[in-house]
Amino acid sequence: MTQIIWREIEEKWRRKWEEAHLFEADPDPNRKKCFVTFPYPYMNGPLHLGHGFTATRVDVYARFMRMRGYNVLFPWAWHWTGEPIVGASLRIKSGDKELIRALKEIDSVPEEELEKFVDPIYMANYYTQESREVVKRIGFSVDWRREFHTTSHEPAYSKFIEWQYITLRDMGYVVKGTHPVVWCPSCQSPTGDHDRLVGEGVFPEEYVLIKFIFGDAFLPAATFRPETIFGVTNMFINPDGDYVEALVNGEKWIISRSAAIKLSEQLRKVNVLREFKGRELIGKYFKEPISGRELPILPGWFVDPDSATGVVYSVPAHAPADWIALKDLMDKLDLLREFKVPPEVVRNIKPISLISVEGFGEYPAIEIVEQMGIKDQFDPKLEEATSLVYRKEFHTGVLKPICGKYAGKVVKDVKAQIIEDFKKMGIASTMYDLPQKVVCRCTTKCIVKILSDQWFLKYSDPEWKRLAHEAIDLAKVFPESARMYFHDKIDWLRDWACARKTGLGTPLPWDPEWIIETLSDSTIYMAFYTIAKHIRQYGIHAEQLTKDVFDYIFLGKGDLGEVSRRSGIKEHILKEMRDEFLYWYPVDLRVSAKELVPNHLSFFIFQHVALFPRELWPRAIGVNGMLMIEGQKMSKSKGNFLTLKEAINRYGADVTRMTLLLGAEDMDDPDWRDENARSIDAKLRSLYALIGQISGLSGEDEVKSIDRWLLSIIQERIKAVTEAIENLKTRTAAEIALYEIWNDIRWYLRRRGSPNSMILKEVASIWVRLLTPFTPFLCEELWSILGNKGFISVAKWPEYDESKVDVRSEEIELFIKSLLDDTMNILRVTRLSPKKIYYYVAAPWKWRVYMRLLEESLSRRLDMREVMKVLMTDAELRSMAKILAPLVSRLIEEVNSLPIERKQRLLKAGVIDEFYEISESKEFFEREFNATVMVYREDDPNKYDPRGKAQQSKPLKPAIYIE
RNA sequence: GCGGGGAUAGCCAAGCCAGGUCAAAGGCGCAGGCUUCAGGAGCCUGUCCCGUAGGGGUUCGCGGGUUCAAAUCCCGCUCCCCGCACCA
Repeated sequence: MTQIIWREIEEKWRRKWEEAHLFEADPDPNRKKCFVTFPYPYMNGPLHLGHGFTATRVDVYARFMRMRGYNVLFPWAWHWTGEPIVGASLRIKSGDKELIRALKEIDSVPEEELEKFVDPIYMANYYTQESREVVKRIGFSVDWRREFHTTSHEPAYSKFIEWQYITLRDMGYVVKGTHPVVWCPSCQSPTGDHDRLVGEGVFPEEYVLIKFIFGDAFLPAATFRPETIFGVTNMFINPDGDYVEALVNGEKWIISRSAAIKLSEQLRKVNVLREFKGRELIGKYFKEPISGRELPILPGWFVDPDSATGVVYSVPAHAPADWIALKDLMDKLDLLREFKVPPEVVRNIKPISLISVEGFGEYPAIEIVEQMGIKDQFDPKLEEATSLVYRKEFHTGVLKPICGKYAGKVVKDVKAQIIEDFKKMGIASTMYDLPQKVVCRCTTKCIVKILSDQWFLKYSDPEWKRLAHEAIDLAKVFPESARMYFHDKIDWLRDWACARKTGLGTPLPWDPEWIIETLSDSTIYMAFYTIAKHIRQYGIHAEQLTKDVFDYIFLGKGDLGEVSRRSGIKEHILKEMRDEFLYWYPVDLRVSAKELVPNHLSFFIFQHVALFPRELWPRAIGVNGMLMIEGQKMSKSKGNFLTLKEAINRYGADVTRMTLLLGAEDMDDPDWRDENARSIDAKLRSLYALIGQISGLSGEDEVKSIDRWLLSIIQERIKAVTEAIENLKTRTAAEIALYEIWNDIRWYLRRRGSPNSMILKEVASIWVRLLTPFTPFLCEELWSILGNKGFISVAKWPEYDESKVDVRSEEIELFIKSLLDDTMNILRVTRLSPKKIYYYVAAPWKWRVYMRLLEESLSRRLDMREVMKVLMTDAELRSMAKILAPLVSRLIEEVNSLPIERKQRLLKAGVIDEFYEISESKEFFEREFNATVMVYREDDPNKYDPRGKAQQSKPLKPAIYIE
């Protein structure tokens, strides 16, 4: 039964909205527009609660703005571009059990559908259909006439993307270049983090190769510390490693066999002349290229031929590993004999110190090895020692005189210069390699490949960055703290490889073997929404959407007649499209999760500033946290994946929306808890019952202070909810609209006994409208229960009415409430069951003092002496100076600690006739305490006051006596 | 490593930018009472410690400081989360 009610209500109103075409928005010059967007979801799976959270925030804003009279457009589309859909499809074809199980169990894909997923387009289509239904069910106020999906399977969209990229290339923002990637030699494609069995988060690092001279060949030794060349003492080669002599771009290099393969993937022409074991080199001498010193090659099994060139030079003064290796060799005479290396060659090697660094002496490497007690080459602490010395020397190390022109410089300041110089001198080169092992999902070990002929979006361009920064400065950013994040990411972005060889998408128009990559084809598509309607409505063919046409529509370029003639699209249609684009653009709000800031949202900014004039740049960006499920990050593998569909099935749309919204705002991560959803379900049911009761009320039309209080307080709520949504503080807004107002009404009903039905209905009408953006289906139902015609979705948003704000009534209510609390507190502490409760309200002169103090305290901090001086000017008060002093002293303390706003409110409320107010509320107090309540004035000579309590009374704090 | 966000009572979570109404909103949970034929419903009360008169004490990651006054401002420290590129 519980489920049925929500579903019935939701389906009913959804149908009515659709029949009325309520959310279809067309340009209307008489109304201000508001264009909100949600990043189209990727269709390799169903929508989940995370999508639901972000999109609900968009919908709340859309619904709010619509009720405020804006012409609101909230369109929707689907993202198909990229690898994963194709990848999943292939895995299904190959019978990937785990994936198939996940699709069946989590996505609830029926068996007969699953079979057809071997076609990626079928799969994308399936999820699109599914998701569209879910988007409708959750009540997003979408104009579906503008729906589309991406890729070449939506030719009109493809034409749009082609236009975008041709335009960007003409502007010089798309350029050709090279780029190192982690590469699987077997799959012949880049291996992204998600495609790896081993080595997540590992990316290519650039090594410097120092070309040591070895006869007519070079021994290119790999290092991150080229400056240490000044301290080289020898070289290490793995005697058992496979090495080659190869022509590398015409030079003879001696490197490991795998290095030869790697280099051939890094834009070098590699021709292997012969292969041999490393031991062949041991005991021979090479020449260091700067000063020509002759140095020995020694055996080192720690040298990994699979790492970089497999050639390592030794700097024992500064590299702990080198020092350890040398020390090892010194003791191993047999070994040296085997390689025919005279022991004195090793013994005579003296570390050469080239960096002075605070905290260490001549030979940091030797010191740290001793300090950390590192025993041999295989000690795991060796790595830590290496990185410690490296960091310390890099940041604070100063090069010694031995380093020639670099002497006296801090390492980190000259490193780049050294590399550049060495390259110029022809003694250094570079290569990429992976610092750790990476294995592709296909089980092949990955290498680094330099892709050539890559197309890049030139996000490194300083002028482009400057404009992007400017766009962020001009936009509203919710929350404000995300603004810095954007600036930071804009600075950090480098050129972006914007085309791929595989996956779905739109081919690069001038180089169609490349497909425009997924993040790059989704940056300005909001513009496409504005014309997607016309393309469908007028049956415009993709071929008609030429560059001229888009130039005209989006940039206002070209001659209308000419463009029309050439494209075959009628002039009035082109004009209409141009006008519609200009009407809706710019985007007024785009919202996404914070994980998209460094990529999608920044790209969105970059591309807008490149293509559109300032007045069409995005107006506001909202960023939110990532959804957690029961305190855990949502993931299919953890089994805590909740689809939006499943949530709606379980709780209904309104409960789902409200639960999501109450979860979090700003950049905090909302946490979906089943317990919360259930409690909100109960809350909304009881709201339904309460509004039903209110709608049936009649009679009682006297307007009391408590009625004015309710009307007043609801104004504050209107204001707070309105401001919160304006700033996308959706949690705050929902919290006030649901709970705070509820509490207000509860207090009102409790206080009022028999409510004023007119006023309560008025407030209910406001309340339901304030809730509409959050729980639209239920509110439509309540709206009609309250006797309204038409949709609440387009009803007028309640407006803050200052004339109804009644500070005095609010202060009176605070007074009553605190009297209630005080009395209750006494009863609790004394454990009395009261028969009679006596209140004694403060005498008029006390009030006079109080008001005077409040006034005085507006401008300064009160001080006893001054205050008394002021008060003594009052004749009546002067006569009672003795009793005055202790009261004033207490009041000063009280008043001084009041914030200025409160003081102003109290002054505005003025003297409150406490006797009257308590008498008015006598019934209420008697009901609450189940006792007789008597109220006296402090100065009433006939009062009943057996304990002499009356004199304790202070303004707003009557004395209390209970018996 | 670089960058961003955090740490508040049993839990979740406001407040901090603009210092005082803060023992600290709201929700959940828990306890007691009321209402109800019943109820994963509603209403009331309590939920840091002490208290037979509305009061007092000790709290807002840790340690200092500024101030008449600090959860809020300043300095230092510890810990946690998130992102880091060819991937949507």
